[in-house]
Amino acid sequence: MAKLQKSIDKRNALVKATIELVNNNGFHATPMSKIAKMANVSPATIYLYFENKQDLVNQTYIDVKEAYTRYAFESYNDTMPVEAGFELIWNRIADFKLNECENAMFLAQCDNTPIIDEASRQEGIKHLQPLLDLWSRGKKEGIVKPMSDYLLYAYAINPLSFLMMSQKRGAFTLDKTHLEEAYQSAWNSIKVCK
Amino acid sequence: MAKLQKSIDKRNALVKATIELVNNNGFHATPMSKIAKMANVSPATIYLYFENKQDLVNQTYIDVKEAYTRYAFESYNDTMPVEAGFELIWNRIADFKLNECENAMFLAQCDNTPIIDEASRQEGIKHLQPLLDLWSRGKKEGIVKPMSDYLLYAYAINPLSFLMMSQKRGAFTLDKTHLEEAYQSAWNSIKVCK
DNA sequence: TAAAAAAGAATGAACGTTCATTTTTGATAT
DNA sequence: ATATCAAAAATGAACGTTCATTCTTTTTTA
Repeated sequence: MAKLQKSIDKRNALVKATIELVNNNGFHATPMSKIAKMANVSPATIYLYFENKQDLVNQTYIDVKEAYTRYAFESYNDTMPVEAGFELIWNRIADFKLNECENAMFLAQCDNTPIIDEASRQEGIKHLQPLLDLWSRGKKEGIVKPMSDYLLYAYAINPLSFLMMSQKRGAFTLDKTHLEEAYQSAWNSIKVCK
Repeated sequence: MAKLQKSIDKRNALVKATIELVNNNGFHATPMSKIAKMANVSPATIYLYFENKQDLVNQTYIDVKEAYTRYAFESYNDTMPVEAGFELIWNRIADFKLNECENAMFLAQCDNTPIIDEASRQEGIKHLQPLLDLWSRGKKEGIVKPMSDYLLYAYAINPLSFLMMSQKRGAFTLDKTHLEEAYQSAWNSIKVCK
């Protein structure tokens, strides 16, 4: 009898190539043939691992979204005080956007275009729950403004995406000072002012 | 002799169709033939108004970016006090993102993908100068934090893009209360805390 | 009436996907 | 250990379609 498993390395190489090519050329200028070439694989092989191009990009999105949230919550646990917990998560997310900016750019592109299926989008959003729980706790304790989670995310987290894109375009460079200022702005925008 | 001008209406119809189709289907699934059909024009006619597809999307981007800044600064003038001026501009931008969300969505997509030429991107950024001047004045007066303009934009303005996209996806609805909270968060994140 | 504007059909290239074939794999028999 | 073998994995070429763009002809304009 023959073996049963396809190479996980090959799958990951395809996902990685997709990220790199879509980042640099956009989805519309990323043919399967180029993805195959970059992953050192025949175009036909892609269809052993993915149903079609849409499935490939959906799965890539979910992969990256999972990597993002895994990174964000790595050393967090829900017994930490609210402010310390937020600072920890915020810094992890900032690190991710700056150090793994290939991944972060891909998410920014997917989150602002219709290239991802709605179902995959929903799937990707799930893993953010610990942050929403933290905010819920912060609201109960009167530390975090009693606002919609969308508003909290928009002001506390999303600006990092804009800064990452600006930096990637070479417009400016985020140094340590900028990052401290950014954290203060993030916290100021969601904390209850006394 | 014959007339000298091509129909500006036809050009605008093409730009409008481009925005609508790219918003709904993405650039990769927006063929010239569909754009032509939506604008009630032959595909060949597009090439009387635009060099090629790239030129069409570049010009569309610049058109929309100009509409955005024209709207933002309509009733602003640089003799206004800093805080009042900021509040005015912020509210205009919020209005634009909510009422002209076809335009705003298109910008969000362009600003996070490589579908626009770098030259057109630079062109589009120019018209934001009045806001940067206002901030510069605010910094001199000790009202606005002495931060990079990128950080100020990231926290004061960009969150509105995220909120607009979330609303467009049907995830939640921005009402008047949300908007007031959003303004407070924006102002808190860039004002000097006393 | 002559030139500009517009049109529809045509063109050639590029794309996603499939097909027919070859290569690799690892359990089994020797 | 080694040879065998059938199924899985991988491939390059091929297919049918779609696309951006151009060509030729018709219509509109002043």
